Amino acid sequence: MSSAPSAQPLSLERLRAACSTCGLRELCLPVGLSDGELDRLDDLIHLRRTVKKSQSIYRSGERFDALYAVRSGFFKTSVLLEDGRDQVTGFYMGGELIGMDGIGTEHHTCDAVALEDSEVCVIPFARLEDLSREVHALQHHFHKVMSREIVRDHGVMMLLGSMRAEERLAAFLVNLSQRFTARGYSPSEFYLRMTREEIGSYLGLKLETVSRVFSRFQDDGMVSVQQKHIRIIDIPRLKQVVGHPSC
Amino acid sequence: MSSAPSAQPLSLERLRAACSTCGLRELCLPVGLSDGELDRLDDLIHLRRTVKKSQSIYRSGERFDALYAVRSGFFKTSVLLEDGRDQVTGFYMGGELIGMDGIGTEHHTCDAVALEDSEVCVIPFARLEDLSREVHALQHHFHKVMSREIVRDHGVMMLLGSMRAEERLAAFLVNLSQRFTARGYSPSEFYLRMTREEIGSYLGLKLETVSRVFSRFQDDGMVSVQQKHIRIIDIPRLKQVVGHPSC
DNA sequence: CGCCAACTTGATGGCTGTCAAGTCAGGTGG
DNA sequence: CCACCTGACTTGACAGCCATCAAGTTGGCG
Repeated sequence: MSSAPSAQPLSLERLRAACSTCGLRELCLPVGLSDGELDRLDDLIHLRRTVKKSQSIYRSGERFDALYAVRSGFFKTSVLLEDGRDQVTGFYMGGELIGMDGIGTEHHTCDAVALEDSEVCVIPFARLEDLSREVHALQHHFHKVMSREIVRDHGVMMLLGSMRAEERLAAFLVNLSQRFTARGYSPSEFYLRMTREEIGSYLGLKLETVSRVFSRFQDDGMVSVQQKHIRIIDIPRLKQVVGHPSC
Repeated sequence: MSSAPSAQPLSLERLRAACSTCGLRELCLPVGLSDGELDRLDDLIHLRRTVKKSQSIYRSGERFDALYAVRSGFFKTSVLLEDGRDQVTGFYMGGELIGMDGIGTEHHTCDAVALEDSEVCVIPFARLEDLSREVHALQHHFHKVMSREIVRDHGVMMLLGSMRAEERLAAFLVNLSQRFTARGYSPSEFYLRMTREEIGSYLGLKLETVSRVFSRFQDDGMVSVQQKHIRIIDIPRLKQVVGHPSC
């Protein structure tokens, strides 16, 4: 099951995945590495995998042995409760790392699903640990990435635990805007890759509520919403909404 | 501010903090280390710090340079929003690690406050990274600890995002029970170290709601509640509540 | 013994969930 | 090319869970 000889299973492609030539390297794992160190990371990450829309990289319960860096596309991760309810725990775009949930138990604890046709770089975890014992900068940066994931989760907990619907959606949009900006896209105009239901699941709201709040934001002239096409008209005001209980 | 010469500031005591003789070592950082490796960890963790009730180990914004292992006592971590609202992001007991939020930015992003008189072992992070480049088992276990923190946060997100008040409190009690059990205490009888307000903040509920749900559980004969003294009478039923939307 | 924080309990209201109907956009097949 | 179909979204009406406000109770501590 793990050591396929030559025939490749679906959606697994032997593409050279060189970090050294990747446009996302300043956002991804190679941050802070010298050229020589980068070459060593290239030796490790030599596999790319394409994931079609609605396919998964991994499912909850599967054995963990690699992390995945988003090279292109968009992903969600979600956990399932036995009664069918599920909770989206994160959205991931280019340069972000998926799969760290699996390290602790050596099995994945959530599903990672592509929201559009995407590509990920496969990072065999055992080899990453090997290399990061030799390359200090890699070790340190990897720790930072994991730590930031924890801090990000705390932000979501704050959002879920003590914000109202409008604040949640405003915080969500501001966050997306910042992440698109860091990737060279427009801070104010983008397409949502996820459905209202997925946004709602992430924010602890029902899809109808998400839709209603979008409409309210539009009526207030803060954003323009046309299905999945979002244009943020007044970012400062949106940021202001986040810190203000109601009015 | 960081390099106090000989005079010790309050609540900082030069106590030998040997992992090798610590009763919590099977739950804490030394898991999986050989005797020789344990000695090397002892060299690193040679400082213990007492923290009185309601004092903090660190506050949000302070520079990060160490992790803290709970040796005795009980802690909460919480993040603050500018408007004063705060969110408890976690409770920590013996053998658990606090402070990983600070690695990413080299500054702490939350407050870590003692809920009773407590003691922590100070783990200088730079030296932990040094040692874990040499001791594979330490490196791997540390990664597992961080990963589990992420998984734990996902659990809380699930709880906050898609559970009702009764389910949240039931999940909270079951979780506490399991952690007490792992430490050799009774699974069914314990004292809560936190107030109703802190429980509520963690669970995304108001303190009145927490109190009401406790009363309901008591009326149903599932737990016996006397202020902070909790006795769980029917653990299976409590677990059942977690997966069931209402009835 | 008295004070105060923490907790409990009741009454009321509002935010968001639920149910339902309708609209929109994109894709398929005739 | 256009009708049709389906999934995603929007909007309305109503209800329920939990927040809010308020008053009392308990227990610990000086």
